[in-house]
Amino acid sequence: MNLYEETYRLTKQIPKGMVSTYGEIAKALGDIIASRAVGRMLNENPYEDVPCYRVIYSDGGVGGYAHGIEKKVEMLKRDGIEIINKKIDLKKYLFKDFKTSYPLKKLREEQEKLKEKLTLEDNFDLKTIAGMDVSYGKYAYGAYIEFDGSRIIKKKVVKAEIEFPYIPTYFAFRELPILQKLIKGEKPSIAMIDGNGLLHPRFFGLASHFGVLNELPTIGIAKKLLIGNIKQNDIFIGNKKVGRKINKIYVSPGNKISVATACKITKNYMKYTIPEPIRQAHILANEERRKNEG
DNA sequence: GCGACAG
DNA sequence: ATCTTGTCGC
Repeated sequence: MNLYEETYRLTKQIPKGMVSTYGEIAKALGDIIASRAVGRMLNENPYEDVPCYRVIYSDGGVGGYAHGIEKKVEMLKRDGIEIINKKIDLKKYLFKDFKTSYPLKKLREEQEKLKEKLTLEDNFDLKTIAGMDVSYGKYAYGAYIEFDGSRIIKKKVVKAEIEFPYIPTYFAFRELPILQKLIKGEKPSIAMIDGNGLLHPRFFGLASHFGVLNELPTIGIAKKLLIGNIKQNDIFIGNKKVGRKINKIYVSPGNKISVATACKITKNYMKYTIPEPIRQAHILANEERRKNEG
């Protein structure tokens, strides 16, 4: 699923003499939450026949343009769009009748389906623990570090094309292709992943998704709270306990592990603010990106 | 108007 | 995570 291409395909549907908004394209992708990502994807658009200048803010403001706002205004006027007090009348010019298959809706359904295979039962021997992370530049650089106790026994990096932007709650679809490359041929007892597990609006964040796909115990580690309420460091979504805040990080079970065990293991690796397997993977992924891209 | 939005 | 084309709800 290349969401960049989907977005460009949708944008090309906006006819001359009409405009659309970042939010309307996001809705055509399947979720308004992607509106900011739509802006980013259009900013990176490489195709000359994609009319990015026809996409404006939801309040009628013209918005930005990679080639300069003046250029955007000029091209809109050439299309016959009136701009009064720097605003465009969306009642008059809005196009939102996109032909679309709502790709993000399909991805949500994939999360809901796979979620049936998730378990929070502890059922593993703790021998080795892996940390995994991805760093982004022109390409994505993934890093895998495996610990036996406090000793590093394996390091590995991969490089891949970026095919999906960061969209809150769809993070897995950006990062999974790289993590899948990394885990190939590896068998850690458990993997620590940068991102959430159960701590997710559909109770199926990256750590859970990755865990279920590989039938592996996983722990999700996030540096910011995506959703939920904190009471005495326990994290709740509604009245479901989905994780726990430990110092400055948010820990949630991915797969094949309980909240309590996920916390216990995480605490054992808290040398700095981020648990050591994640921290080491993060460093290695960044090093690899800098080495390749300067 | 300002903050929130896993990375 | 980088680098800066959003939207909504408080």
